[in-house]
Amino acid sequence: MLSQTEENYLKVLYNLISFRGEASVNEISKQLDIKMPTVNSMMKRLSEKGLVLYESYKPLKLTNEGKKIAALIIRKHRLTEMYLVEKMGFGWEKVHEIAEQIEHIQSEAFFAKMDELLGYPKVDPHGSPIPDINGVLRSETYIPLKDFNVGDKVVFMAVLHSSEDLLSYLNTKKLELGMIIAIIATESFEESITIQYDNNKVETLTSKVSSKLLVKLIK
Amino acid sequence: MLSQTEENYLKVLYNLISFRGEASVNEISKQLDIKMPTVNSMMKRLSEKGLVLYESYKPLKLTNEGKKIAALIIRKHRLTEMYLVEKMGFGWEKVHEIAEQIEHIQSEAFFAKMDELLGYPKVDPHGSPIPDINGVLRSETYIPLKDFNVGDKVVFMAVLHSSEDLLSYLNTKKLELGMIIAIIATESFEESITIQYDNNKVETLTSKVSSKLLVKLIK
DNA sequence: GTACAATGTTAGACGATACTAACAAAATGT
DNA sequence: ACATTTTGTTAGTATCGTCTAACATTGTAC
Repeated sequence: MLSQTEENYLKVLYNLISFRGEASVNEISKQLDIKMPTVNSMMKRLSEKGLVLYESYKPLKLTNEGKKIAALIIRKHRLTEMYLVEKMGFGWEKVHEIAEQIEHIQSEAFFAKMDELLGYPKVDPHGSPIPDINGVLRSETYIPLKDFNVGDKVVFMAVLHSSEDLLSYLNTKKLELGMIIAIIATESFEESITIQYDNNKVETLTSKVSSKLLVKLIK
Repeated sequence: MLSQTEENYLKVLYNLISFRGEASVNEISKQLDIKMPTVNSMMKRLSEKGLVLYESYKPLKLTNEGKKIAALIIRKHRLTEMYLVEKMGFGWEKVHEIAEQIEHIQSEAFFAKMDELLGYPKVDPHGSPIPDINGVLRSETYIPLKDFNVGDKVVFMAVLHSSEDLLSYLNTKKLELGMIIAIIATESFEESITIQYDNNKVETLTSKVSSKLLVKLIK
C-alpha cells in the first residue's frame, strides 16, 4: 500500500507524462512545491517499488504498474469531483481541493457506490475523462479553442488545467460545457478570440483563456 | 493544524474520558494498538500544544480546547456515517471504516454540505449523538437493555461501541433503532434476556449483546 | 509490608519525508 | 568551444511517528 505522499508523486508524474510525453525531477518539484533533492529520492524509492523507471539524468517514466496505479488515483479524484457537483451541489470551481483529499480514501466500496449513484460517468465536471476500474483511459482528443478560425463552429468539451480562478471566470460568462461556440473574430497580435454562444452571448477571450478551453469542431 | 495521527489520539482520548471519566496511557495504547512509549511521547506533544493535561503517573485529561477539537472530529465522523447510510445507501455496519478516514478531510464546506443535505441530524446511524458545530454534545443518557426487568417496555435508542459483527448480528435479527422492545424473560445465571419486538419477534440475547443495546424506558 | 504485577517513563534507534549545501552534468548563448 | 545557467545528484540534517530495551513508579496479593 502506498502512502498519500507516494500517491501524489505518482499522480503528478502521470499527468506530466500524459501531457508532455515525459517528466523531469524539476517539473515535479515545481508542481508539488517540493525541493528537487526530495523529489529525486522519492523517484528512487518509487523505482525500487517498481512503479517508476529512473536513470540518472534521464527523463522519468512510469512502469505499467505505476501507470495503472496513477490512473486509478485519478479515477478516484474525478469520480469524487463528479459526485460533489452532481450529488452534493458544489460548483465545479470548488471541488478540486476536496477531491484532492478524498482521492486517498482506501475503500473500493465507497468509490464503487459513487460510480453507481452517478450512473457510471465517463467524464468529470471539467470534461476530463474518468479512467475505468482497470485504469484504462479512453479519451477523445480535443483541441484548444485558440487554434480555430473565424467561421468555425465548435462544442465546448473540457477545461484544461482547470484552476478555481479560471472556472469562476467562466461562471461569470455563463460559458458551460456542451455549449456550441461560433468564432466570430480573431485578433492575431494580442491573440484574442471573439466568440458567440448560448443565445447570442458575445465575448472576447484572451489566449490565456482560449488556450485552456478544449473544443471539438462541428463538421 | 493537527496531523491525522494527532487527531486520532485526541479522538480516542475524548472517547475514553467521556466513558470512564479519565484515560491512561495504557488504555490509549490498547485502543490504537500503539506501544505505550509512543503514546507517552505523543501525550507530551499534545500537552505542549495545549490540548492535553499531562503529569507524570497521573491520569490524562483534555484541555477545553482539546475537548472541542476532539468533539469536532467526532462530529465529522458521525455526520459522515449518517451521510453514508442515508444518502449513499450503505448498511449501518459498513460505514465506520470509511468514516474513520473521511473524518480527517479538511473542508468546512464539505461537512457543512453533508449536514445541510441530511437536515441537520442529531444522531448518527448507531444512535450516537452528533456534536454541534461548536463541539457541544447534547446527549440523553440511555441505559443498557440488560439492566431492565421482565415486564418493562423500552425503546431501542443506540448501540454502544458498535462493531461490524454486532451490527450484522442485529441485522439478522431485524432489530432496529426506534423499535419498542418488551422484556419477557431474564435468566440470571447465564445473564440472558428474552425480548419481544416488531410484531411479535422473540429473541433471547446474551449479556454480551444486551449490554451494548442502549434503551430508554417507556413510562 | 514486602514481593510481584501492572503501568508509566526514559533512552536510543529507525523509516518516511522533508530540508540545505555542495557538487556534477547537461543545456544554452554567444 | 567555452562560460554560464539550468537541472540533477549526493551528503548530511531535522521532524514525525513508530519501535525495543531498560528502568521507575504505582497498585495488588498475600
